[in-house]
Amino acid sequence: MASKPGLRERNKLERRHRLEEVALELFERDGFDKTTIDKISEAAGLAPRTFFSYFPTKDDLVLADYSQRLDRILTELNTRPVTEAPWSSLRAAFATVASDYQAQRDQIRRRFVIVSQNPSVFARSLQLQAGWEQELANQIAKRLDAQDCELTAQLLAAGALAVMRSSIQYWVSSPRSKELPELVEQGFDQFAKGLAANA
Amino acid sequence: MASKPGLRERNKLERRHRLEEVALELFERDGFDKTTIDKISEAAGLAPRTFFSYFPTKDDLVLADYSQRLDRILTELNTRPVTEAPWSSLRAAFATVASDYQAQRDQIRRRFVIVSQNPSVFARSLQLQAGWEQELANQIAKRLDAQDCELTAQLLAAGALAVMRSSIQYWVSSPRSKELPELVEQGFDQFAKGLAANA
DNA sequence: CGATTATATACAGTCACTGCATTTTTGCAA
DNA sequence: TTGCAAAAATGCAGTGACTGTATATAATCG
Repeated sequence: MASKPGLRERNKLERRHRLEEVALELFERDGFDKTTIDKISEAAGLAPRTFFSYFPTKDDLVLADYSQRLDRILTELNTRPVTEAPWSSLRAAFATVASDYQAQRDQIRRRFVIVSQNPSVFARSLQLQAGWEQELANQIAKRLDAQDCELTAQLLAAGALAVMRSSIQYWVSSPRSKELPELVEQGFDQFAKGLAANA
Repeated sequence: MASKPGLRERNKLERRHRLEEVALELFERDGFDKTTIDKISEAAGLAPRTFFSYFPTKDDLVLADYSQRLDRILTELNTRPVTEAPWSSLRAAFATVASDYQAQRDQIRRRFVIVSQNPSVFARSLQLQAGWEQELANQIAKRLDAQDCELTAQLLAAGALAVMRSSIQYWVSSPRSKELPELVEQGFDQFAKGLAANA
């Protein structure tokens, strides 16, 4: 019956999701620090040792789908014509991700609360973002292909991520915020026009 | 003989510095991970438990003087007239810090190598920077005082830090880089003119 | 010098995470 | 269906960062 993806693989995915769900509930109920790996594994019906073949660290339970975002951005970036201005390409790429976030608002918010309340998880999320920045910068550098573009590419990537990060934070924590795509768009506009133009 | 600052305080400072120096040497010689707190404390002539009354974590040994930078930036920011455009104030504030860095180039580079080679230290440095961003954003928000300035302030702070971070990285890792203040100035200019203007 | 207080230290413990050896489960073929 | 090899789960024994607490030492002050 098991169609293409064998039983093995399906089991793996199912357990991974179970770990994630169970962990999030425990984190919310008892707090991140008071929830040990032992408790999580037990609640998920697995041996403690097994946890680490699913997630490298406890932090990564909260940031599980983080890496997908980068892939999405990079993919989207590659669909843009090479002739387009880099900042416009970035804007377009981030717009799609912003829509993704907006669509999963509750799920995102849930994780965001845990991330922002827990220093080590927060630090890890920044670290992941730094990795994105690097990959983004590399992609952009290819498009610029002039000399001296290395630092410029880095600045563009850092700027884009700064917009995204600030917007998300505002979006999640301000009860009556605009929708995320709009915030991101505005942010990109402000950076496009130039930060000198601010009030 | 002990002038104003009592013997107690002087001892504390001296031990703190000794821990820092000794640790950096061990990190460079044996690697960060292979250098345990026990080894560091022993090399500094202290009991292992004592280490933690000087530094909260092992990571912080490398990032000891990080927090001073923020104070410097904030102080400098406060000397700027309130009427000045926020981005100009930021540029001025960061310019002075860039000079500080340039003056301590070797020391900075030494630490930077360790930071960039060690994920947990790197993550911690980003976490500290996020704290700065928040404080910077608060300061700027006070100056903007209009409604809806919250997100704008955050964007400005994030932008400034992005310039600083990218510039430092480039400055440290590119052998024939311009001097840091010049890089930072250029970065601020690019953001001021607008990122849409890039090649 | 004695009393007070800050600081250093010793001891015992928790918990994330790792390496390794062993057992169980799954996929596949005879 | 059964037997076999690969993959995955588990158990065990560690390491090392970090914490709470109780005690010893050293600095400050009268």
